[in-house]
Amino acid sequence: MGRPEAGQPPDFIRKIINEDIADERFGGRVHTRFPPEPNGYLHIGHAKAICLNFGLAEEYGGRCNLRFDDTNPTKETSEYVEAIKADVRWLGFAWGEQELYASDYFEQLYEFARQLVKAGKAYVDSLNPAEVREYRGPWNRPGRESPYRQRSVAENLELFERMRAGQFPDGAHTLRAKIDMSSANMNLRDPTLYRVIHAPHHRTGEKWCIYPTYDFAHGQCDSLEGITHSICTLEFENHRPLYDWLLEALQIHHPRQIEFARLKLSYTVLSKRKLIELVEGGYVSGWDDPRLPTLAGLRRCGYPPEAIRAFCEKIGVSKVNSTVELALLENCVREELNRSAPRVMAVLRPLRVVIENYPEDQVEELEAVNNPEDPGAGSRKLPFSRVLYIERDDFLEEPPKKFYRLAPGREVRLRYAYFLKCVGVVKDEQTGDILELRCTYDPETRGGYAPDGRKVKATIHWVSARKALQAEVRLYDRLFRQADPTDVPEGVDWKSTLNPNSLETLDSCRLEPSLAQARPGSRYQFERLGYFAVDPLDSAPGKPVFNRIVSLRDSWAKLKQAGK
RNA sequence: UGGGGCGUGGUGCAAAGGUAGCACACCGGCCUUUGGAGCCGAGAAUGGGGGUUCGACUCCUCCCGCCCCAGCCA
Repeated sequence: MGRPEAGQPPDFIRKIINEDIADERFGGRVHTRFPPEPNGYLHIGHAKAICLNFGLAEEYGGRCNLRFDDTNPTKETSEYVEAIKADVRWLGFAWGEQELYASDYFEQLYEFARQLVKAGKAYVDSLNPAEVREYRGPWNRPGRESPYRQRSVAENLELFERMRAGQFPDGAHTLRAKIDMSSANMNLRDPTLYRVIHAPHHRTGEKWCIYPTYDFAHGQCDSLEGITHSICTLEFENHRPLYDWLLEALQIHHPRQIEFARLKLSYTVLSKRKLIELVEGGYVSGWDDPRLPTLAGLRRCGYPPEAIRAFCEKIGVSKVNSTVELALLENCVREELNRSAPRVMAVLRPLRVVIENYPEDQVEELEAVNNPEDPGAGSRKLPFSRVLYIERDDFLEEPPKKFYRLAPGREVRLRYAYFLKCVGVVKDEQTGDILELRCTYDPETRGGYAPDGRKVKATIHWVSARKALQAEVRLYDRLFRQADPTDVPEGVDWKSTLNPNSLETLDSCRLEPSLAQARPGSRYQFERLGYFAVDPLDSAPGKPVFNRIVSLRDSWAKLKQAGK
């Protein structure tokens, strides 16, 4: 029980559930929910919660509801609802026949509130927000009771009804639970249950002008849906006594709340506020900017959902506030794509190569393996001709000791093609820039094998100039320069840690011709470079634009770095 | 300052009185028609002090540090 197939030890949540099942606490049932507020886009931190809740339901043969927490009409829109649904679906989860909304329960919630009033456990307060704060008091001193706290049940009932009827302006009255103004837990100092908000709601329209607070709605919605395990983040631990109190006062089904630490990821930000700041401030192109940790951004960039799910499995779940290294996410992506992505040849920064001893008009087709990790992926033909493009980085006029790619007089292998030797360098007389390489090839090495057993230190990628597809490729890098973008001196804007080089657009890349047919969203490994995906928005038929998802591990780059 | 929560290698997660383990990262080696992948290996941790015990990450106690709470946000 508790992901036996994962071969992982159960985390603290699964241990609790295992105990509950053993104790028949909920008749052996497991019913979770993912309760987003439709006021923003989902990010990879939400993915952790989604994978947890839906994953639990799958493992234990239970169910997981998708319920939108839409209790604040001033912030929520159906546009966000649709975006969230798309993200959850993309991750690979289904929530059954219908999606649920807290607003579905407004009438029931109102009735619950009336019950509390009748029981003398809630009252209509008429203090303004500043006064409420004043009466609530500080942590280390008890608060004071509102002068309206002793209103009669009849008066409370009438006032509450009139609040609903729209007879009061915003903020004039609230409904508060009557608990304990001297509690050490601030959440029990008569928390607000209802407030007046004259604003249209994305689903209920003009029907209501009073709305339940999250604290009043959330627990009761879970109860109404028969949720057994209400999994939420650490900051709600302080609220649990309030939720317990409400459920107890109402005498209704009492789910078990379990709190876990939300995800933090290095080199990025996951707070809704900061994400909005980046989007609205124009620091990125939108919610789906491939540099953003939003699910929309990751999807657009080309991240496979399987990799995100694997990541969520690997990070585990606990109550410790912690930051996961971006490298782990990248590792999950590489692991998934190494298995599944077809390999292709692409030259990002082309350097022209002329093979002097290769016949002018000859074109050959050479066999290339599609994925060495997957024999079933088959192979394809690559056109080869006299003029080629290779990567500029693969040639150095004066190679340092550990560099074993192409250099004057040196021989390397062109992947799946021939051995190639550099016999000359053509430069711009003015600038000294290298314009092209003059080379010779060995016809005996077709396919890349030397019959004489001669060895070569490097194999490099290439694209036939004549048949190449020219394309734009976007190189994305981490959005911030430091692991914790918010770690800035007092008074310094955290956005000053943005990485100015997080996007590099290359527009004269040369790709093997088969890529003209690449479908939007499809993922490839550009051999020796990294994993890339066809941008779903900016690509046109026959004219793909590629986004770099993640680079390949690059031990040469590491060496170079270390040498400096 | 009151309440709640949390401290295990660089990072994340295990070990519920019995040899502190796994993954990522890092370092070294092997292999290689991707300087990829794969394989092998090394280094590296229980916040601190007392106590209980044959034995403590685990139990007790004191201390230290970090996070959350004074919205009519969620």
